[in-house]
Amino acid sequence: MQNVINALRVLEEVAARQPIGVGELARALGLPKSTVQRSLVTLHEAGWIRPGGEVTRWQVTSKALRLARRTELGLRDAAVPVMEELRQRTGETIHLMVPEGDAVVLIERLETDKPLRIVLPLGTRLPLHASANGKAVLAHLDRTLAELPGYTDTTITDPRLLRAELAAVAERGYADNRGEWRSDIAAVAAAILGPAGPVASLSVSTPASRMTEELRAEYGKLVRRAAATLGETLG
Amino acid sequence: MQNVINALRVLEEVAARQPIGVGELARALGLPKSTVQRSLVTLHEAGWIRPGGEVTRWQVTSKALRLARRTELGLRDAAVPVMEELRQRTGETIHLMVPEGDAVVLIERLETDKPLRIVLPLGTRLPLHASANGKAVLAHLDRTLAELPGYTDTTITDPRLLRAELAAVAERGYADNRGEWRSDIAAVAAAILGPAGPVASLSVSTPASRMTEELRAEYGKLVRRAAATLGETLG
DNA sequence: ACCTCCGTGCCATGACACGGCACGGCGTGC
DNA sequence: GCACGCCGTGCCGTGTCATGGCACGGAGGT
Repeated sequence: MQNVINALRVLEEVAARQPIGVGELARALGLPKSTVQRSLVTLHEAGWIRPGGEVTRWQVTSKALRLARRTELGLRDAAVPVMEELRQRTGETIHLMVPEGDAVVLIERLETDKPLRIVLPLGTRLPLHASANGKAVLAHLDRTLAELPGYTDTTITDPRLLRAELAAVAERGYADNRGEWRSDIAAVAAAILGPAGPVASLSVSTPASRMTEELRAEYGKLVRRAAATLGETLG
Repeated sequence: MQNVINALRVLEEVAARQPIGVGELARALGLPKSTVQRSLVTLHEAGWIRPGGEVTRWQVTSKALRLARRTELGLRDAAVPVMEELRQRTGETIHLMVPEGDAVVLIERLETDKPLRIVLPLGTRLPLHASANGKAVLAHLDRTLAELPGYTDTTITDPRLLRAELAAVAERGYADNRGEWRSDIAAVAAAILGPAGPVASLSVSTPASRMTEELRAEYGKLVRRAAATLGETLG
């Protein structure tokens, strides 16, 4: 179904560069203008894009947002109050992430008030083995570990060492990150467990310069309790 | 491009009922199993859905979320801090909505702590003529008013009366809603103006029972200032 | 007046979507 | 044990419709 692939590529390109017209899209995608034009008309009929600004420019509608929101099945709604309490107690940025394939995806965040802060776009994907959220999730999965790319000099790239780390995470109830993805970012995270394993995870992220060992332990306990509360709420 | 339409319908149905299999989808959509099967494989290739839970069940990925987020061009990121301050000052639920066609769409919200609260799902569409956010936006547009369906006994259904109301809104700098969409919901809202007109709006929503005339005026001033701040931030 | 780039529409060709059907696997009822 | 129903999957002949090159009219720019 090549045309579906094309249409979806067009949709993504519109989202990335809106408002945009037929010609520029065709050039960016390397497709004939006619093909792009037909895709645009079809996407419009289906309600995914709309003319915007000038008549011949296109933008995506809120259809994608509604669809994305339906997929979370109330996870976000249940999580936000817990996240707010966690931010109040820590004063730091709180992230809610869900596992997807070989990564964790940022679904929601509450930022710290402090001027120096971590800001990741929603939808950001982080590696399982080099993020606090990823390790919190991994500790509750039984997955073969291979291909562990390094990002900084503290990234754990040896599967045996990672196994040991994950055992410690499971024991402790929360995972931490010591600059393993970006050297100046530290975090602690705990998995939210459903009946069939981890469904998401919560984390407290700070600049490495603010994360002392005492804070790490304190935030660890807080995030562990918050994740447990949320797990019970979800049933 | 019937197959694109079909594939997008399949995608929406998967989002609505995930995790779900081929047969049930085909029945729900009234399409042949083969057609649905092909659409699923294609959507999977394109990275929009993934097998989930059982091997033959499907879920949507975070692709839709990333796409939806890119469409807001940082509006949400700029708005959330302003919304937080607004909630702190009012103690009530704050909504961020954007105009789309003949409706306003809920993009982001911060809820009140109070037990009695308004909860609308993200992506909710409200009518332009019967919501505070809609009227705030309409007051800055020059649109022909027709077809004004009534929702409650306070809904303004007469175009002439609505014209007068919108003039008052433009004068005052904020719009209000006196149970015009749901009789037990009240709100005040102000438009966020870009170079080419309203791009979004902010509102404070409360149960009708809490919204006195004094509060309405106070919240109106606050939301008007917050919207102006945000408009300047966005340039 | 000329040129370029825009968005749009037409059309012959042939690729491929359609959908009926069959198959193997699994759980259930008899 | 056997028959049945439903599951997901894969095959294939038919004919629909996506393809993409091309032409047209309009808007700017030079």
